[in-house]
This record gives sequence, structure tokens and C-alpha cells, in this order.
Amino acid sequence: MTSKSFLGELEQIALMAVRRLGRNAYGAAIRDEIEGWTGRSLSVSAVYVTLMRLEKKGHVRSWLADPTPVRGGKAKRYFEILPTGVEALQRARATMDRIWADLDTGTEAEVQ
Amino acid sequence: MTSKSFLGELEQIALMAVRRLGRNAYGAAIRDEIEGWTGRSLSVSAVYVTLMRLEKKGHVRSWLADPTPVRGGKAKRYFEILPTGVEALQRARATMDRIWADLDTGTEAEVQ
DNA sequence: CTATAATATTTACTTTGTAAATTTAACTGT
DNA sequence: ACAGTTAAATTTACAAAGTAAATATTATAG
Repeated sequence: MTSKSFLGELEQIALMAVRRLGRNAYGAAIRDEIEGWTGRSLSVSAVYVTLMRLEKKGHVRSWLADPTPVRGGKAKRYFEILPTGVEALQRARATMDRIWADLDTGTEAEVQ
Repeated sequence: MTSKSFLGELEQIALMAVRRLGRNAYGAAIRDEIEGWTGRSLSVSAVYVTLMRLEKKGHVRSWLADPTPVRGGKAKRYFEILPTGVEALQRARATMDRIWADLDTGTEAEVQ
């Protein structure tokens, strides 16, 4: 599609994790959140690439914080979901809800 | 991936359409169902490729019916969702429901 | 029998998902 | 002080999923 407004699966879940984590949304935390939610194991880089792509599309923004004085205290990159991202998420949810509602009424074969 | 049990987005929706359409699930009908549900326009071939891949994974089966005596009455290929497909669908739904429920309780920032 | 319709199928390409390898910046222990 | 260890980001390369265009097949309609 020339201009797609739908989210991929990981895109959607990553967006949800960023939203859920609020001011604590950085790579490893996001990864852990997703693993906890879905049971699927995931590398941090997968999260990164996904989020960077989402940033290009305007669904999130990110910034580099200062290095922290703890072991391995490299600067963390934090992510924040933007209004467009929230909307995309809500659209996806609404669509799925509608479909499931439709499905719950039974198959067409049963209906006719 | 070595062994993925998650469904892509279109895979999921196509599976739902097959289920919804019951004994009437063939290419064009599935495409129309998806377009109606999501508002996204889609070529039939996209549906096909997706469903064929799903068939390889054991989520659906398909068969070619007899040609019908109507204009353009080429043999239709019908699809049917298999138990594995139903399960995958239910897993996907359950996961999303859990995540949404979690999100609805507020962000971590708000919580703490 | 040529045009038109409805469908399936193949092919090729784009976007999304994913891990492995690499780099950076701090602490810890000696 | 400096070698090792830890936590993180970033790059790179490739696999899987999404998608349309082109092609083929089978039938009716003029």
C-alpha cells in the first residue's frame, strides 16, 4: 500500500507497552513488558527497530537521557507515544472489537 | 523465526473472515468481508497468498469446487478454518484482551 | 467465435519482524 | 589505574508477512 495507516502486530504491542510504561519506557523495559504480556521472547533490537520505524511515522517520539551513575549506566533512550499513535491504537482496537462482535453472533452458515 | 505461533495482522483477519463466512468462504467473498470490516482495500491475491500460507501452517484447509454454470463460473476455491486456526485466533484475542485490560488501568506513571 | 465476466494462480516487490554482532558508558575489584 | 563485567543502545543483515500486477482458466453473452 502506498500509505498504510494500519499497524503491524509488534508495532501495536510495542506502542501499547510504551503507553503502559509511561515515563519509564526504554528498550529493555519495553521488551520485558512485551515478554510478560505475550510470552514471546524478543530481542531488544527488535523492539528498537520497530520503535524507530514508528518514530519515523510520527507515532512516537524518543530522546536520549543522561547517563546514570550505575553499573552499565549508559544513556537510555526513552520513548513516548504521540497522539497519532494513540489514535492508531484505538482504531485497531475498535476494528477488532467490531469483528469479534460480529463473529460472536455466529457464522454465516449458522445464521442463514 | 524458528517456530512462531503468532499470527500476522492480515492472517488473523483473514482467518476471522473464513470463520465468519462459513460454507461461503472463497477469495472474493473473503476480500469483501475484510474490506467491509476494516475499510482497507485489498486485492484478492493478497487474500490468497495469505490463506495459502495459513494452509501450509495447518490453520485452514481448502479445496476446489466444481465450476458453476454462471458467467465467469470458474471453479472456486473454498477455505475452512481448522481447530489449530481457531485456537490461534482465540489465543490472539485473549492476549489482546489482557493487554487492553492492563492498559485501561492506567499507565505505570499514573499508577505509582 | 469474439468479447466480457468472475475467478484462481503466479510472480515480484515492499514492509514488518527478528536476532547477532558491535559499540558505549558506567561500575567493581584488585 | 586498568582489566573485567554489566546495562544499555545501535547497526546490519536476513526472514516472514503484506500487497499488487500480470496471467491463466472457465464460463456466459452477444
